[in-house]
Amino acid sequence: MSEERSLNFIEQIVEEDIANGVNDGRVLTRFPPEPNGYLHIGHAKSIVVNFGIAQQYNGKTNLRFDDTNPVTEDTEYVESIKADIKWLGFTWDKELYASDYFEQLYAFAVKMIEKGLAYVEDATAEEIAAAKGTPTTPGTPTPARSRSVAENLDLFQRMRNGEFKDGEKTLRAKIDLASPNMHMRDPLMYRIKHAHHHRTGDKWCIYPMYDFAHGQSDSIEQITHSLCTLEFIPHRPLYEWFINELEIFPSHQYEFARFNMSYTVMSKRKLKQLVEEKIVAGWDDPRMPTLSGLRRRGYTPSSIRNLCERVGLQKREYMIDFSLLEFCIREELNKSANRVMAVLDPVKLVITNYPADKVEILTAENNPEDESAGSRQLYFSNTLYIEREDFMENPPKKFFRLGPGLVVRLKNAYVIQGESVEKDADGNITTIYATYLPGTKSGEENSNMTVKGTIHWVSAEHAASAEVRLYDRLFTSENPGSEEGDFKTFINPDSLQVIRNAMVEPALLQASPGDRFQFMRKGYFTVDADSTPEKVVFNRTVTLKDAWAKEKAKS
RNA sequence: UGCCUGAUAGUAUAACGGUAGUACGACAGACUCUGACUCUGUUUGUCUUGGUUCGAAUCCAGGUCAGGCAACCA
Repeated sequence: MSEERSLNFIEQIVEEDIANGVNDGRVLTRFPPEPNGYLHIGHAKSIVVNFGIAQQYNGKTNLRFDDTNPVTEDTEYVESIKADIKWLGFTWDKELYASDYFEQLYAFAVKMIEKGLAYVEDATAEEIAAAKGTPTTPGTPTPARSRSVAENLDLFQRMRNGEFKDGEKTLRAKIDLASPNMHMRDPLMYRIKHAHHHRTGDKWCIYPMYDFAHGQSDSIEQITHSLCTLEFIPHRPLYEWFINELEIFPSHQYEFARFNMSYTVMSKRKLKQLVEEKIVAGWDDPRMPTLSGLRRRGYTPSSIRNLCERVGLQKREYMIDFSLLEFCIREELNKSANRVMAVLDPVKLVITNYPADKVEILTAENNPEDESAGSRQLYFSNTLYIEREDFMENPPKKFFRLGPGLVVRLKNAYVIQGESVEKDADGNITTIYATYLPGTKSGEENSNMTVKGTIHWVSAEHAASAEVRLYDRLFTSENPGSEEGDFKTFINPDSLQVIRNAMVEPALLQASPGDRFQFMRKGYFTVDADSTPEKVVFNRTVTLKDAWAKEKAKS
C-alpha cells in the first residue's frame, strides 16, 4: 500500500504512552465546551482531535460541559452543542457536567485548606491584581495570606452558606507570589456568585474557577490525555500542581494550536455580538462560521471533518485559507450533488423557427460523475429563460456564449444561433430572438457538431419560481479580529444577496430542506428551512470555480 | 523589561542527521454538451549568524521576528 501518514505530535505521545504501558494502554479524552455559545468550526477542529485520537487508539471520549460560570451559561447552548457534535458524526461515551462535581470540588478545596495550601481572601479584585505585582516584579502578600487553617475552614464554610456578598471573599491557592508564571501567584480557586445555575439551580453561591475545576474534573473522570489549545500552556504547571497536591489521578494536559480561518472571526464573544446586534439573522445564519451556520449553508459534516484532517495538528499558529474550506466542499459535492438547471437572472429567449405550440420532453443525466444518479426529464419549448449574463450584444473575442450571430449549445437540447433583441425604453434587453439548428438535439445525428459554449436554460412555461440567497464572505478583512478598532467595520456589505424570482426546473418544487444540488455553471445550493410548498428557498453553499470570471477581471 | 510557545513556497503541511516533497491557491495548456470536473506543465520556500558533523530544515549556542501570559472568563 501507500506509505503511512506521519504521526502528529499528539499521536506520538499517545503511542509512546501505550508502548510504555501508561494507564495500561487506556486512552480517554474529553471534549469540554462551556455552554455559553454555539459551536464553531474551531470547535470542530477540537472535536475531530479529541474524538479522533480516542477512536484511533481504541479509546473513548467524554462530553463534559465546563459549566462553572452560571451567569453566562444556558441549557439552550447545551442542546445546540450536543446536536452539533452528533451532526459532525461523533458519539461521546458519557455526557457529564463539571457542575456534577461541585460537592467533590468543595471537598478538594477543604483538603487544600487543611494542607495549608489555600486561604480565604478579603481583598477586592483590584487589590488582588495590584498585589500580584507584574511579570518583572514579584507580588506582595495580602494580610489574609497568613490566616490560620481553622479560620480559613470556618470562613470557607460561611462562604458556601451564603453569609457574604458577591466579591466579598474568594478562596486562593497559596503557591508563590514571586513566580515568573503569573498563574502561580496565588490564583483564585473559588468566587462568590449568588446566581442561578442552569443545572444546580440555587444550591450553590460559590463556584470554582476554571483552574480549580477543569483539571480536577479530568482527574475524576480518569482522563488520560487532556487536549486543549495553546493559550492554556501557562496553566499547565498549575494543572499539575493541584493534581499533585490533591494526590488524585494524574491526567496530563497537551496543547495544540487553535484553528483560525481567514475572512471570519472565531471568538464566541464576537459571534455573540453579531447575533445580538442583528448583523446576522442568528447563530445559524449561513454566513456564520458556526457549525449550525455551515450546516444551513449546505456544508456537509464530512467536508468539515476532512478540512480538519487536512490541516493537521501542531503547535505553531496558523491561518487557514477560506479557499481550502471551499475546495473541501466542492470536492465532495462534485461527486454527490445532482445537477439541475436554474436561471438566477432570467431573460426571455424566443426560438423563432421552433413551433410555438410544441413541447418536447428531453432527457438529462443527473450527475456525470455518478452514473447511478440516473436521469431526469426536461420540458423544452420555443420560449425559454436564460441567464442575462450569457448574452452580449457586442461580445469580446473570448466570449463563448450567445450574441448576435453567435452559436451556442443549450445544455441537453439544441444548438441555437443568436439573431436579434428587443429592448425597453431604458435600453434593457427584454427578449432575445434566436433560431435553432434542427438535428442538433443532444443524441441526434448532428449533435456532435462542435460549439464553443454551452449554456443552461429553463422552459418559461414550465419553470418554477424560487428564492435564491447568495452568500459571500462575512468580512472584507482577512483577519478582522486582529485589525485596529471595531471588527464590525470590516463587515462585507454584500455578504448576502437575495434573488426573489429565479427560474428553476419544476421538479425542484418537490425538494426538501437540506437537499443539495449543483445549479449547473452557477454553484452548489441547498434547500433552506424557510422553504414553503409554494416557494422553495435555496442557499448558495459555494460557487463553482469560474475561469470566465477571472478572464473578465483581467480586462 | 520577566516567563512560556513557536518560525519550511502566497496559505497549510511533510521530510525525525543523508535528493526539500505534497495539498490548496496562482499562472499556462489539453479536454469538455457545465468556461465545472479531469489531466499536464510552470512558479515560489528551510528567519538569521555562528558551531558540531563527511553531511544540518533537523543537533547546539547567540540573535531576530511572531504569538501567549499580570479576568472573581473558559
